[in-house]
Amino acid sequence: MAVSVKEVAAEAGVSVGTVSNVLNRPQVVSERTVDKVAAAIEKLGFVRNDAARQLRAGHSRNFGLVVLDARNPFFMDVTQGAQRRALDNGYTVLMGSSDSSLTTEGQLLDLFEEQRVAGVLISPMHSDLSRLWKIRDSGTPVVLVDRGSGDRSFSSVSVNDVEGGRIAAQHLVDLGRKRIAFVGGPQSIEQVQHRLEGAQSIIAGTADAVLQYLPTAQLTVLEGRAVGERILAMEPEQRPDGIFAANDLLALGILQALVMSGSLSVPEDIALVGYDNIAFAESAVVPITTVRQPAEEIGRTAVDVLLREAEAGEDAVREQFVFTPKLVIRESTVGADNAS
Amino acid sequence: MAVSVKEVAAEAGVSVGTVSNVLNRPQVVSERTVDKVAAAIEKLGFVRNDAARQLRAGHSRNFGLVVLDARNPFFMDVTQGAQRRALDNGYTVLMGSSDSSLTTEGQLLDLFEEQRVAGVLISPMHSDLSRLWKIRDSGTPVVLVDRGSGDRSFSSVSVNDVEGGRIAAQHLVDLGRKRIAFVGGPQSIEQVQHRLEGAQSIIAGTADAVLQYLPTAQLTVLEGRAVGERILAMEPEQRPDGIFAANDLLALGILQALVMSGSLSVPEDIALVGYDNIAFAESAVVPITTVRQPAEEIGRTAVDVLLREAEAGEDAVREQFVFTPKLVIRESTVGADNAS
DNA sequence: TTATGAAAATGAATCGTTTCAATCACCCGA
DNA sequence: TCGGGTGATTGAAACGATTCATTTTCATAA
Repeated sequence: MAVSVKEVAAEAGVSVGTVSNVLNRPQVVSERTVDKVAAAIEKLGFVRNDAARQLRAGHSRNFGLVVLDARNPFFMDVTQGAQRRALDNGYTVLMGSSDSSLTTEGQLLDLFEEQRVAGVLISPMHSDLSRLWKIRDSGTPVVLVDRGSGDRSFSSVSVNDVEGGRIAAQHLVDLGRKRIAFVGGPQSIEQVQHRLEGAQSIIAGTADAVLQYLPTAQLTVLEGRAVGERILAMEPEQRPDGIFAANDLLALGILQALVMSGSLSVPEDIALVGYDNIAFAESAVVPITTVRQPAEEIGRTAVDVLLREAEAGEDAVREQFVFTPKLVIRESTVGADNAS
Repeated sequence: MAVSVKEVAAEAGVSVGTVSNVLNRPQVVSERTVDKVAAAIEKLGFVRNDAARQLRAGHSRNFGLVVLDARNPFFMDVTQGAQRRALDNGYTVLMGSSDSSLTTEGQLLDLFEEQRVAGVLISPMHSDLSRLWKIRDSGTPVVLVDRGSGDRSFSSVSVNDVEGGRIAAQHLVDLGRKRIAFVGGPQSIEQVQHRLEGAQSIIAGTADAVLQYLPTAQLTVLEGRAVGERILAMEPEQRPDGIFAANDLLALGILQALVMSGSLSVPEDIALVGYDNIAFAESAVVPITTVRQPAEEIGRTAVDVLLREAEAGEDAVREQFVFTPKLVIRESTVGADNAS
């Protein structure tokens, strides 16, 4: 059914080698022949078989990208940035979501290995990078996304999460909040861990401020809503007056629960800070103060690094990019009244 | 660098054919041999080369999915549903976003053809399906997603958009709104066109109700905000008192502009209805009334249909699934006061 | 002991593209 | 007219997994 170079060659009255040359290095082929072959391709509707091409090349022109949660707009933005930059260099990006599951993460990596991707971009779950070591040893470059590589053994493009945690906590403290809650989890996700650490460091250095940790199983709106319910059910004297959520989805969920109840108001009773600055944080019931990460730029940069590593091969230099997060202040901490 | 079946065969002391059998039909191989081969695979870290496998098979085990906008949570949900169902059947889904550009849509289809995908799922831009005909003629099944196939020449999984438009407009009319605005575009997107038609049919049948069309170039939050500005700038007497936005992103943007201005309130001055029921519609400044589409189910069903077509080959039966949309009423039309 | 058949294992051919050493065509200067 | 050189073209080998017709092995019945 499918047309192959062989048939194109027959139609154009040339050899298969020539057809291949027309496809890949037209400058070495005479103009007349290029035209003949182009006509044959057009006539027969020939489409290159990428599998055969890859087989010969030994690897594909796809990068594999593993994100923690495809439904989180933050990761969609990262993906978008990566996709575009890759496309500009003749590569495509296969995106998979690990959904914070180690098993799924492994399956995706299996898949990418079978597909012989030209490189792996991954926002890994935890600190055991042995699987990634193996992949790189087999010749496939790996770049960590949204997560630093402690020992610099991998290239990475990340944001300083500890600093992000500090910024958020400091902001709450500056507003005079004393009973701060950190919402997020699982702790096995390093980003969450670091944001918590940052917050802890600020609270520890602040007189009579206390930090309580409200763990969640995932970083979703639904989990956020559940935490909101839990907060509503607390005794007033132990209820937090400032909440730092590990991402905007959680913050959105918490906000929803609080607002729907009608008994607690944001930011008067509870000030709320999120993380990521997804587009929807701005259009929330109460626009959410958040810590901005340059999502698209992270994606773009990660692909750039990967391209360089792929280019360099064996003796590639590891690069560490660390962006600095920025606080975006909105009504969920400062209130519309105070703001204007 | 990479280990091939040949080396595994040597290590295990068997032939390559046997290794392949162990991989694909272990039941025809003696248990002892299976163990030997498994040990060799483990020892050498062998990973199947999918390109070679595909080359032989003539097609891959990937489906290609083209959505209109990867950043729209609605399509992410569709993708998620498709991804999961595909994975359960041993397939994977390559997702690409056409970003409402015909050129990009074409590029993605080129890519999918080169990759010899086992099937195409597409939310096509316009009604010229000739490209899709060609793809199907070459033996690759095609299923339209979120869009019916007028003449039933393609299988499709969609939602009745005309009905959705009717529901939304009827709701606004029932609330006593007379000057209705439809926001959305480009009209080349059939879904938008149909929703508009539905709204028109209701308005046409309602005494002294008028419909004005506010076109947009895309269905994004940003465009929505621009429309919001435009509405704010209108003379009060020609300003709409009810808005039907072609999707929730637009609605969110419009809402943002109106609320930020502080001069017009929702729903008192303007009632607002969106479309899709994305998760963020519920957590908006004013929770948005919207028309729900069963996103994940659409994705799942589409893959089911594709699997059946792929199975059946030539003489596949075309299937048309049309879901019925449902109105989800929230404060953007009914107001918190009236609601409780 | 030998014949018989089932089970297991083999290995060559195949998929479609790319690469590269070898060949061919052609022009120019001697 | 011939040799040398350049540019264009050729065709066979290679990539790695799968398939299938063939061969080998082995247990059992005669």
